[in-house]
Amino acid sequence: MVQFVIVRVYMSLNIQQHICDSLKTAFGSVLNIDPNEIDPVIRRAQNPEIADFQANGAMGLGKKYGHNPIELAEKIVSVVDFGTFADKPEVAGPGFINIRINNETITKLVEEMDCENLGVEPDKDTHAIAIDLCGVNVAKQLHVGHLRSTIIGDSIARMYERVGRTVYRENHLGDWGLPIAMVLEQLLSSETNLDTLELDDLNAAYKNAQLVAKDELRGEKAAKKLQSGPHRFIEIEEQNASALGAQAAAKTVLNALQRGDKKLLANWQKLIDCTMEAVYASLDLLNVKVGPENNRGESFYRDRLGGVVESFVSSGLGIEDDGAIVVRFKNRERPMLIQKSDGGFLYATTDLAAVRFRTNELGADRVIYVVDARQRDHFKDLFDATALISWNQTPDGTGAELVHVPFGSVLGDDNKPLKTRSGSNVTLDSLLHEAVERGTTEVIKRSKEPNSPTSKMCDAELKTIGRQIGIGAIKYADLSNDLIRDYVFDMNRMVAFEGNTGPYIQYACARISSLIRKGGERVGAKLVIEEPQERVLALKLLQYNNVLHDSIKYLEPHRLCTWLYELTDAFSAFYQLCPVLKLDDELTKQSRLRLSDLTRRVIVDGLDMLGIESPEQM
RNA sequence: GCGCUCGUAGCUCAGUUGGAUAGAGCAUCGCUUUCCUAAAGCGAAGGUCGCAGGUUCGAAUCCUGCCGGGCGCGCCA
Repeated sequence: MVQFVIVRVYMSLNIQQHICDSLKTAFGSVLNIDPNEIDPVIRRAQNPEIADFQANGAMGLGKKYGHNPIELAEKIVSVVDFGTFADKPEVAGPGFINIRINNETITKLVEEMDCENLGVEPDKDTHAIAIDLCGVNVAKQLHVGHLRSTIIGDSIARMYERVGRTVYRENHLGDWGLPIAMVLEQLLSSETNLDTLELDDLNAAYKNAQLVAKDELRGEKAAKKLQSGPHRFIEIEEQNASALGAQAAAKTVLNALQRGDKKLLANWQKLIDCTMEAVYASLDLLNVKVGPENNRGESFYRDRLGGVVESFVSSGLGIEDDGAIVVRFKNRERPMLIQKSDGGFLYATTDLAAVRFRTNELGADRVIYVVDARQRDHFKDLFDATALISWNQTPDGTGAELVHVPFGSVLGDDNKPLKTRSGSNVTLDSLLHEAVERGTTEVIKRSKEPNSPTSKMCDAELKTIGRQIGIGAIKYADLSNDLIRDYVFDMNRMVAFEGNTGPYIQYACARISSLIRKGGERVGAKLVIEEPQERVLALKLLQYNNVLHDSIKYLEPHRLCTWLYELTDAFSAFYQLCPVLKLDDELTKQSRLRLSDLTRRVIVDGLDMLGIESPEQM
C-alpha cells in the first residue's frame, strides 16, 4: 500500500518539474526569499555532451538581488538537493548551472512511462473545447483552402482529446443566406432536376451566382467612386439590369426560405445533401474525424441573429450608422457591421451567435478558429465584440478564451496561390488523389525488392498502404511548418523517404514493427540504459508529455512534428550502433526490444494526433 | 494612405517564448563501408539571422525606424 502511494507520487513528477522545484528551494534559501517567486529558468541543454538540462536563472536573479552570478550559481550548486534524480551539477560560463540526470533515474522514469497512456498527463481543465474548422460552403467543392483548416483543426482536436478534453469539431457550413438563395433560384428557374443534381452543376451555379453578385457590387462602387450624376448611374444600372433582376429574384427566394416555406426548404436540403456527399468522401479519404455530426452551419443560427443584434442594441453597444447597425471599438476606426441597412444579417452576426452558443451552450472555455490568416481583422473584431458584451464565459462563470489560429496559403511552384494550369482553384479531391497515386507508386516500387516485407502483398494491400503514405505525406508537410507561413506545395519533397517528412517517420516506425516481429515483444523486461545512444533515446522519449502539452498550449502541431522527427533520428542512431537481435546477452536484448517497442508506440500515438496512419509494413 | 504579417545556409525549414560556438534535411564536395537490421555511415564547406539604431550581463528572439515580399481595410463570406 505504501509502495503504491510512493509510485503514484513519483509518476506525477516529470524530470523538468522536479529539477525546477529543487532549484526553487535552493535559490529561496540562499537568497532568503519565497521559493514560489523564483523562476530558475530550466531549459533542455542544447549540447548533450555538456548536460541534459541547464538552469539559467542565476544570472538574472544575481543581478536582481545584487549577487555575482557565478558565485550565486556556485552557492546554489552546493546546497541544491535533487534527491536521487541527479548528481551535483556544475557551473559554467557566466552562471549556467549544468545538470545531468543519472542513468538509474532515466531508467526508472522510462519504465514508468512504458504504460498505456505513455506518460501523457491528462489536462486538469475539464471544460469542453470548440474548434471551428473546415468551413465548407454549400454548392462549392472543397479546394486547397479547406485542406489546411481541416487537417490543422483535426490535429488540434486530436491532441486535446488525447489529454482527455471533450472536443466539439464545429463545421460552420456556409449553408444560408443570399449566396445559397441565388444558387437555388438559378437552379429552380432553369428547371434543373434537383434529385439528379451533380456537384458540378451546383458549382457552376455557384460561380455564376458569385459573378452576378460581384457585378452588382462593382457597379454600385463604381457609381459612388465617380460621384456620378444621375444619368451615369442609370447607365450602370442598365448594364447590371439583369444582375439586379437576378438579385431581386434571389432575395424573394431567401425571404421564402426564411419564412420556412416547406417546399423550398426541401429543395434547399437537396443542395446540401448533394454538396455534403462529396465533402464527406473527401474528408474520409483525408482521414479526419469530421462527419455529419459536426455540421452546425449558418442555418443553425438563423433564428438567433435577431436576438444577437437586439442584445447589442439594448446594451448600447450596437448603434445605428447610415441605416446599418455597427459595433464600434475604442482603439480603432473600423467598426463591425452586424446588420445591414436593409435589415439583413452578416457573417459577423452569425459568428457572434456561434460564439454565444459555443461558450454558453457547449460550455467551451477555449473556442478555436482555424481559419485563413486573411480573416485576422474579422476575428479581432469578433473577439473584441464578444468581450464587450461578456459572452466570453461558460455558464459556470469560467472565462472563455477565443483564439484565432491563422494559417498561411498553399502556393504553387510559381510562389503564387496554388492554381491549376487553367487558373482555376485546385480541388481538394484532385490533390488527394495525386497524393494517393504518388504514395502508391512509392510502395509498389519498394515491393519489387525481394527482401521487402511488402513483396508478397496483393494490390489491394499495397493500395491501402499507398494511400496511408500519400495522405500522410501531405498532412505532415502541412503540419510540420509554422502555421502562419505560406508554403510551396511540392509533392516530390513531401513523399520523400528522407528528411523531415511523414513517410520517413512512417518508414522508421514500420521498421521498428519489423524488428519487434522478429525479436518479440518484451513487456515488463528490465530496462538497462547504458550506451550513449540508449541514453539519448530515453531522454528524448521522456520529453513526450511536455512536448504534447506545449503543442496544445501554443496550438502548434509543428512542435509535435519536429519532436517526432528528432525521436525518429534518436532511434536511428540507437539502432545503428546498438545491436539487438544478434545479442547473446539476453538481458540487454530484452531491454533494447522494450525500448524499441516503446518508441514505436510513441511514434504511432504521435502520428495519430497528426491524423497520420502508421502502416506496419510499407 | 492605415493596419496586420513574413524575411535565418544555394533550396525547404527548425530555433524550447531573452541564454553558451544559430541547428536540421535536401543539394554540393571529400573519406569510409557489405553489416543483427527494410534506411548506408562519418566528415567538410556553406550565415552581416533583411538593414540601422536601442534595451540587457547576454538579442535571430523584445522596442523604434527604414527596406523588401504577402495580405486586409462598412453593409460579400
